[in-house]
Amino acid sequence: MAATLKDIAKEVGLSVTTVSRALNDYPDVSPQTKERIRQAAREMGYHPHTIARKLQKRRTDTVGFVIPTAGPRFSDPFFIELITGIGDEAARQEFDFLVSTCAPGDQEPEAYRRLTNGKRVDGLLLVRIRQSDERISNLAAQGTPFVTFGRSDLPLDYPYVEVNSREGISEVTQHLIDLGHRRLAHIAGPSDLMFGTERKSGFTETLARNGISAEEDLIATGYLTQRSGYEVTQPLLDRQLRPTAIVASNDLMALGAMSAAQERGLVVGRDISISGFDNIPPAAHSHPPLTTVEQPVYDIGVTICRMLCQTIKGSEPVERQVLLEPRLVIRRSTGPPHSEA
Amino acid sequence: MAATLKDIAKEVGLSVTTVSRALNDYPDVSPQTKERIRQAAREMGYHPHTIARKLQKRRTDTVGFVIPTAGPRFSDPFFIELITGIGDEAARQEFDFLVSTCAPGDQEPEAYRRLTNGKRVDGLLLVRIRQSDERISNLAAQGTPFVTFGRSDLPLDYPYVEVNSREGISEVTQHLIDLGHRRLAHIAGPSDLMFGTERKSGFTETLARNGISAEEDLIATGYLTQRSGYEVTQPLLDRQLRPTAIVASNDLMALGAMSAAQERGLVVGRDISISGFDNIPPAAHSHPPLTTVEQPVYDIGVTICRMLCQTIKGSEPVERQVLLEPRLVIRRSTGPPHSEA
DNA sequence: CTTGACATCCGAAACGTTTTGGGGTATAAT
DNA sequence: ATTATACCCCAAAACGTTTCGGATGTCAAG
Repeated sequence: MAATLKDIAKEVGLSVTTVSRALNDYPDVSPQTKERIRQAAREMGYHPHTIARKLQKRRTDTVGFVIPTAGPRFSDPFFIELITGIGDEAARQEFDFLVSTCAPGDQEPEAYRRLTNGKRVDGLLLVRIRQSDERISNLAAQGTPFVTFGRSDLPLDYPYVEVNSREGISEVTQHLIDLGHRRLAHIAGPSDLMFGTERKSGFTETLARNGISAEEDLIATGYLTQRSGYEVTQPLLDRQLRPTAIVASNDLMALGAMSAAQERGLVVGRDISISGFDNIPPAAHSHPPLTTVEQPVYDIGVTICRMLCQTIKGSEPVERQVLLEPRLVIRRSTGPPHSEA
Repeated sequence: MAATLKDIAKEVGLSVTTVSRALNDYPDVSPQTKERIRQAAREMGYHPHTIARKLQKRRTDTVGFVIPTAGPRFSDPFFIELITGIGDEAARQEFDFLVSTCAPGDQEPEAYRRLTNGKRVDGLLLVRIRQSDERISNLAAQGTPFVTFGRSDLPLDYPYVEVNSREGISEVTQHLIDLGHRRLAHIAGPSDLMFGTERKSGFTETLARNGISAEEDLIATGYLTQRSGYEVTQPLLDRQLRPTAIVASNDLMALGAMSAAQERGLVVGRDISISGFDNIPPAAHSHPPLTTVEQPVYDIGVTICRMLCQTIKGSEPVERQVLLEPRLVIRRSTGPPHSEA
C-alpha cells in the first residue's frame, strides 16, 4: 500500500495541509518541520499520486500524439526519430506523453476525440498536415491547445514548426539541373498532404525557372512508403525516354525508386540520379548513399513538444511560428547524366 | 466548460448517483429515466472525466512503455512496428498508452520509476531483455504487472512472449551451410542482451553440429544499428581469408554489412552472402533483398499488450508464456559461395 | 392489514491531492 | 499593556467520479 499524505500526516502528527505544503516547499512551513516531514516521506517511500494531483489541478500535464500508422507493417523511421524528440522534451518538461495509433481516414476524428474528450491530454501534436485540415479546425474550435509540424492553408493563427519544403526541393532540383539533367521526374507525396503539393510545386517551379517544361507524365504520386516508391517508379522507367533523374518527395520513396532502378541493372548515380527528402538514417547507408534534403527531425520533435508545453503552461512567452531552412545533403546517388548505350 | 455528472443531475432533477448509474447501465434505474438521462447527457455533450474516474477506480487503465532510444538519431523500424501493434491493441482494450524515451543505462531505472511511482500506469511492457535484468526483478519486487518480449534468465514466473531466436539463427545458418559455405562470420548483438547471446550460441552450435569450427575472430559484436553493422564488418572483410557468409543478429546490422561489402565492390549474394534477423520492411527492399528470419513484430506488440491488459484487469485467464517460431525468409542476399578470382 | 419482495432512487463517503481563508502564538514595536 | 507583525499551522472545500448501504413506494401474497 503506497503511502499518502494522510499517512505521513498521521505519522508526524501534523495536518495533511501542512504536509502537502511542506513537500511543495511553501514558505509558510518552518524549516524544521519541513525537514521532519521530508524525512518521514522518504522513509515511508512516499510518491505523490499523479492522478489525484491531475484531478485537483485540472491539468493533466500530458501531451498527446496520434501516429498516422498506415497499416500493421508501418515502419517509417521518420516517426521514431520524431517520437524520440517529443519524448525526450516531454520528460524534461515533466509532461507525460500519450500516444495513440490510427490510420488517416474515417477513424481518425474518433481517435482524436478520445484523447481530448475525456481530458486525457492537455494538448496535441499534429503532423502530416492536410489542406484545410479538419483536425486543426476542430481543435481550434474546441479550444484544445495544439502545435503542428507543417502549416495548413487555414486562415487560423496557431503555433507551428515549418520546414521550407518548397525551398528544399528547389535546391535539390537545381542541383540536378546544374549537373546537366534536363529530363527530371518527380515522385510526389499524396496530394491531400500540404507538403506533398508544396514539394511538387517546388519541383515544377524550379524546372520552369530553368526553362524546362514539366511533362505531366513524369510526375508520379506515391504513398510515402518504400514499396510505393518502388511501384510508381516502374512506369517511369518503362518510358521510351527514361528520365535521367528522379526527385522523390521523401527518402523512403527514393529508396524504393532505387530498388526499382537497380533491379533493371541501372547504376544509381551514374545511369540515373535519385534524390530524397528527410535524410533518415538509412539514407546514409543505402548503396549508393542517397542525396537528400535534411530535416532536423529530432529537433522538430523537441521543438513542437516544447512549444506545446509552453502553450499549456501559459506562463512563458511562446514561440509561435518557427521556420526552419532545410539543408541539401549531396551523396552519391546523384551525378551527371550518362550518355546512354 | 465541460458538463459533469452534477450538471446533468441538476438538469434532469435527479441525483448524481442515479445519473452515474444510468450512464453505466446499472439495472436499478428505470428504462425511462435512463433514456431521459442519456438524452440530456448527449445534449449537454457530456464525456466522463477519465482522470476522476481513474482516481476513484484506483486503476489508470494505462500501459507504459519505455522506448530504448539510443541517441537522437535513433530510428529502428522494429520499434515503430512494435508500437503500432501495442497502440492498436491498447485502443481495442480501451487502455491508454504512455510512452517514455530513455537510453539504456544509468537513467533507465529512473525512467521506469517515474512511470510506476506516481501510479501513472498500471503495468509496463519490456523489450530488449538483458541477463538477470534488473527491470524485471524490480518490477516483480514492487508488484507492478509487466509483460516482456523475450525471456530473461531470472528464475521468476512472469508472462512473456518469446521468439525462438536460437532456432531462427540455426535455420539461417544451416541454410548457408547447405549452400556450401564453410567460413561463416557472425555479427552478434551486445552480449548483455539475452537475444544477443542466444543468437550467438545458435550460430556456434549450428557450426559445431556441422563439424565446422567457429573461429573466434569471425565473431564480431555490434550495437544493433546500421552504422554499427557497417563498422564491425570492415575487419571481417579485411581478413586474408574473408568469410564467404555473414550471419547478422538483426536486419539493421545486416544492411550495414551489405553497405560495407558493396563499398568494396563485392556483389552480395554472389561474392558474399549476408543474412539478417527480424524481417523489417526495408529488408525486402534492399538491393539485393535480404535473406532473414521473420519475427511477427506487429503481432508481438499486439500480444504483449493484450497479455498485459488481461493481467491488469485480472479477469480473463491470462496466457502466460507464448512461444513463437520464427520463419526463414530466403531472398537474394544469400547464395552459394563463389570461387574467388 | 401485514409482510415481503421488488423496483427505483439517493446521501454520503471515498479516491489523494491542492487551495482558500483563516487561527493561534510568539516576538517586536508603540 | 496594547497593538502590530511575522510565523507556523490547520479545517474544510474542491476536483468528478463510483460505490455502499439504505430509503421510499408499490404491489402481490398471506
